Amino acid sequence: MLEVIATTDTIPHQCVSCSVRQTGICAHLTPEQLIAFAQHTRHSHHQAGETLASETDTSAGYAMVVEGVIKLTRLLQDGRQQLVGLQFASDLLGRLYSSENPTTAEAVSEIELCRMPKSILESAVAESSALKDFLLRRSLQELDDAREWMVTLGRKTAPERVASILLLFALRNRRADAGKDSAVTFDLPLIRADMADFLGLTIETVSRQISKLREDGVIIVTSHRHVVVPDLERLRRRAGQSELA
Amino acid sequence: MLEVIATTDTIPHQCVSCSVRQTGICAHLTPEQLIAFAQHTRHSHHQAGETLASETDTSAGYAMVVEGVIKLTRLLQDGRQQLVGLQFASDLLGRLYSSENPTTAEAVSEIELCRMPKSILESAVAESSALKDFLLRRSLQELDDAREWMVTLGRKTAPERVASILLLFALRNRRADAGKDSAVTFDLPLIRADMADFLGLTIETVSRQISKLREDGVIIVTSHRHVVVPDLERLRRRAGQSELA
DNA sequence: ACTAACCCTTGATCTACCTCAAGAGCTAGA
DNA sequence: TCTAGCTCTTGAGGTAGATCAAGGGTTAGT
Repeated sequence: MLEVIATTDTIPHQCVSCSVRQTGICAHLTPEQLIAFAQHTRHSHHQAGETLASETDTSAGYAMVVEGVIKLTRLLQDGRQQLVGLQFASDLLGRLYSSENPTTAEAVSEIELCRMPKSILESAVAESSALKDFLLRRSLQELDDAREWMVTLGRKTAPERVASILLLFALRNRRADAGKDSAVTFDLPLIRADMADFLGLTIETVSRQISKLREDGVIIVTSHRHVVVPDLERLRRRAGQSELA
Repeated sequence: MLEVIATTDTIPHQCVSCSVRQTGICAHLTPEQLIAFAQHTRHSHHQAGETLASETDTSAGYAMVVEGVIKLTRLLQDGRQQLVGLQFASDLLGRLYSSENPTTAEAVSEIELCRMPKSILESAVAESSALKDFLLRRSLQELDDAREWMVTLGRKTAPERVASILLLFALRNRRADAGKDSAVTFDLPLIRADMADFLGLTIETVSRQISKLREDGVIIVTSHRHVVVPDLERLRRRAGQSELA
């Protein structure tokens, strides 16, 4: 009981059991800042497929992803679409310092968000050097990821692109997995159409290349979404890794 | 005269005439910080084509671009190359917070750099919230640019890609140019091979598409590098602009 | 269990861009 | 002015991936 009293003294009750309190922006606020912050946040739940406040919507605030996967996409007038990023738990949704950003955020799975008004986050960032630091590190990482993807989009063949996205998901799930860097198991967070939009290919080409990898024993696919990679190094070779990575 | 005395009191002599003092990181340091900072910086000059400390080189420090254009590229093992970014005057060279970054920086024109040791910039960033803020804004902008480029690489046709890069340069030079958003004149900072590496195309395709735009009167090209765009809107339409941009 | 609505796969054909090849500007140095 | 070395252009033909088309799996609701 004492322990509960102690924590509720310093941590807002709605944050105590939050799964991303230690990894998202909240980890970089002082207890006082967190208490003030939490008075203006509100959790919301969303179904897969829902559009989460297109980032052009200036009235909307920011949101932290508490659970689920979100895709960021851009459109050309004629409907061609490019996936430009994925957001996972603890990532921040919304473009800081800019009210116009031609990006759409859409739920790929069921989503739990922690929403906050623009002004609240912006003043927290203005006050907290630690928070700014965290956001700077995150955005530099996102920039690295985006540039790595530019190599994939600009210079890799279709077989290499598909291997690259599988490798991306495999590496993301490696730690969750049991042991060595030999075998990895995971569920694809994206359907073929989204993978195609990520890779700059068509659905058919993605499907054909997955079939090829399956025939060659590089991956084992069950029920379209569940994937086993018996040998990560083999997949990595198929992805035509960049020279210094 | 009074004004000159006042500035030399507070600004290090080597910085007084620096062309990027008002726009680069130095604009966000206090006079005292700038004085301390300047004691550890050194200018260096480089020829076009020179490789400027591959960013994997952990011993190297950071550098600010004072003059010229630099291309950031990534390589695949077999030599395929992708241009992932361009750096202009006042941009910072070097990946903050990470010693390994598989990116190569190469001078595209004659270059003037202001070099500094890693530790000096890092402690300045740690101390200065204004500097961190500046770097955060810049990296968010670079992220936006990279994602815009992902759309070009993943979903645009060759004619649209070439129009897109011309539009990019045209918009960058618009303010330098005289007046309205009608006619713009500029020199291409990149040769065809670099444009191809930026666009994920071959040299021949870039050349053919430039010829096509020339034949159609969208651009006027003299001596391979000098370009006139009589009607920006027309070029923009050729670039297949993204929906909300 | 059955049905509807998605997903995904596979095949046949087409085409945008690549590859290979030749030659024509430019630029710079002797 | 001439030459050497880039850089750029243009043409002919080949190919990776797109498009068009059909059918098979998977999942969820009744």
